[in-house]
Amino acid sequence: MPHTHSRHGSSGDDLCSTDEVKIFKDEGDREDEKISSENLLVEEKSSLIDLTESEEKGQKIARPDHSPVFNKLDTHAPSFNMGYLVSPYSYANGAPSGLPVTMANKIGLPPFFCHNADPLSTPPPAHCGIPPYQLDPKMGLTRPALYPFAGGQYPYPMLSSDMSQVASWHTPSVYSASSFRTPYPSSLPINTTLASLLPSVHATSHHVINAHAAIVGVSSKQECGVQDPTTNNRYPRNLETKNPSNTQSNDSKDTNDKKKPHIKKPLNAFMLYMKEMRAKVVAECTLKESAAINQILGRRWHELSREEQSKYYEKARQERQLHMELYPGWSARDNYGYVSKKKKRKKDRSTTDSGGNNMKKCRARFGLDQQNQWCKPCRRKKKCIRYMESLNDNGPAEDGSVFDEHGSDDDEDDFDDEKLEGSCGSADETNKIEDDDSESLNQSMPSPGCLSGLSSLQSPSTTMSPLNMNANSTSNVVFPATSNALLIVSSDQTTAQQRSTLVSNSGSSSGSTSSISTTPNTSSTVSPVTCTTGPCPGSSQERAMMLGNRFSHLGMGLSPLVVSTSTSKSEPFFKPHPTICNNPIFSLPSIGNCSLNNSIMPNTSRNPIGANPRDINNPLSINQLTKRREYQNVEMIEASESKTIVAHAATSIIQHVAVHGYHANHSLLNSSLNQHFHHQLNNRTEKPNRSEQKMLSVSSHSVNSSECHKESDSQAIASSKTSSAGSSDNGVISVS
DNA sequence: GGACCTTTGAAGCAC
DNA sequence: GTGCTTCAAAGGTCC
Repeated sequence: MPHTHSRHGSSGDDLCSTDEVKIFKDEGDREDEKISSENLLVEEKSSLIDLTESEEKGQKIARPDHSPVFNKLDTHAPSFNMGYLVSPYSYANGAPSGLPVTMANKIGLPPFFCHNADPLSTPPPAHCGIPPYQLDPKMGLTRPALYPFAGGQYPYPMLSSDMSQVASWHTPSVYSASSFRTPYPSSLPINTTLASLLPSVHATSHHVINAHAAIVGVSSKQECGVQDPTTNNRYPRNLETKNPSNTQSNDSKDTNDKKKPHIKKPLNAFMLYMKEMRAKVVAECTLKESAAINQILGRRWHELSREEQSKYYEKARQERQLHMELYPGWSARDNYGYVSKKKKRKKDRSTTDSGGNNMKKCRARFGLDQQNQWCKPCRRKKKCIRYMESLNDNGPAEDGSVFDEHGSDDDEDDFDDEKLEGSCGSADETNKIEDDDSESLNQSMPSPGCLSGLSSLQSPSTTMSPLNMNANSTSNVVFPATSNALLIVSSDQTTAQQRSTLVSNSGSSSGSTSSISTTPNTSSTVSPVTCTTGPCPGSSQERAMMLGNRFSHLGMGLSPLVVSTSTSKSEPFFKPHPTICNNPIFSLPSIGNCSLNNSIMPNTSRNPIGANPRDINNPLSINQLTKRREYQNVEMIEASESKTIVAHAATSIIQHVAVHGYHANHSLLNSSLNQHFHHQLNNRTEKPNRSEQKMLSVSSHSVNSSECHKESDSQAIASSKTSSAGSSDNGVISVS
């Protein structure tokens, strides 16, 4: 309605937008405009034929073709509207053999039901009386009753051709027509006509009006509890009784006054996708926790091709269109504050926000010396604040420029949170793990009351993070800013062959790291769904991750597992250095082929799988964990920066250059550093200067695997020190 | 019992 | 125009 039309003006821009979402949406908007105009015409004409329709429908209703759907599916029907309205039953035999695959797609069946020649892709004929959506193993049977508006309350509009299609696929999926049977008094021309037009897939003897799931009682959840298993309607009986014969206007108004139906928002593309895919993911991952599943789905969503997504955008567009048609006066604003939880949420969030602000305010107001006057959240995060303060002083800007520099654009908006997250287990804690960890544990365990965002941060997970972060930062030498850093670890600790592979991968392009991580900055890429590319390679990975490999995301372990599954099934892409495997510091359960002794992971046992969404070990926290990991790596690099290591790194590079010569376009020195390195290395080859070595801290860190080598792997250090070209390889590769 | 978690997208609102 | 907020689904978890 208004908003929709108002959006039309921006369609042009949307088309130019790089956001494919908008593109899809825009296309839909234009069609919506067309549909709207068509509907107006149809509505006018419908009034002229209502009586005839109502009479005819009584005779024809038994016909199973439910034309609008199938008519619409019949290739082209430009004049469909009128022709349909006059003669809604276009099928000659009136008995479509079954729902086309496209229909199956549209009715919300999971992909494995819809694609290709799967027998299930062809739902039973409508006359069987089995709603196609029942095919859905999970959602189908539980699918709520759709848009159960009372008979005259939200009459189906005269559907245009497009809308007919919408209704056709919508009916089974969202606008269930299973149980709401309205007599449609002749006094309601539109309704009667609509009733005949409605794709009563169930081919009951009565007209079936689609009850839109968007309408919920005052309490949707309560209504949901009344779901009728026989009809798949979430709001079956009560509304059904509401629909009786004289449904009309007077009742609707009274009903609205007495009990305002809650008209839910139409599902967007992603929601539709989730509805379809949830069951599949649940089956694959044996997960039931929606939050975790949603994470997977969210990543899969991004992995979908443009075309695949466009399907859902189109569906969503149609959803909105139909919703708009059904509830012309409805606005998303109407649902604001629905369930009264708005107030609480708002309160919580205001608390959260105030807490977040207070963290700054407290620090600003009371200063670090008077933390006892800080509010609770601030006290909890005092280290974070402290660290961030020092961090800001040291370089990594609050704006996340460090990450941006490496192309981390997706999570820029999260960086603020990440800062806090990462800082919770950050560098300064490295040197006082026990103290801080325990403290953090004590403080963060009672996450309730915490900000939603911070709650997870402060969840037990965070308490673990120091240790894990130690492992991360020290072991993987992952430079956080870029996924290439993942290669650093590998390059440093793999065989020459593997190293070459890594080099080639890293040298190919920045995107080459996608083999390990689809996107550089989003930890999510590393996470389970990363390997979903392909038939469903990720399922096992996801499952594995969900079932206990979560630690792999906490640091070095993240890429190895993913890589091993995604790139090479036979041989892991990443082989951790024995030092890492044997070093208790690296307290990850498994790294590639390296099976770490779980005994050195004191915290792993305390995290039942998927038990608590707030638990860091829970896959729900993958993003945050990985983000934190990345950030923590930065912190660790900053914090553990040692001149000795730096010097060694610089020496390694210099030696490499000295031995192999320096090439301006050396693949190991990418463009961003070329110029700088060129200048620096020229100077260093002549006279290495340690004072400048800090500039190479990044690579040096990689070379030395940070504190791991420094503190517990003297052998590695020795080898790297003694090695000339070899060590330089390590270092230089890490640079790339 | 209800809020939270988690995801993306749409819509509304404030500035 | 931009940024923030709310809500949509889902079900386990927590208070």
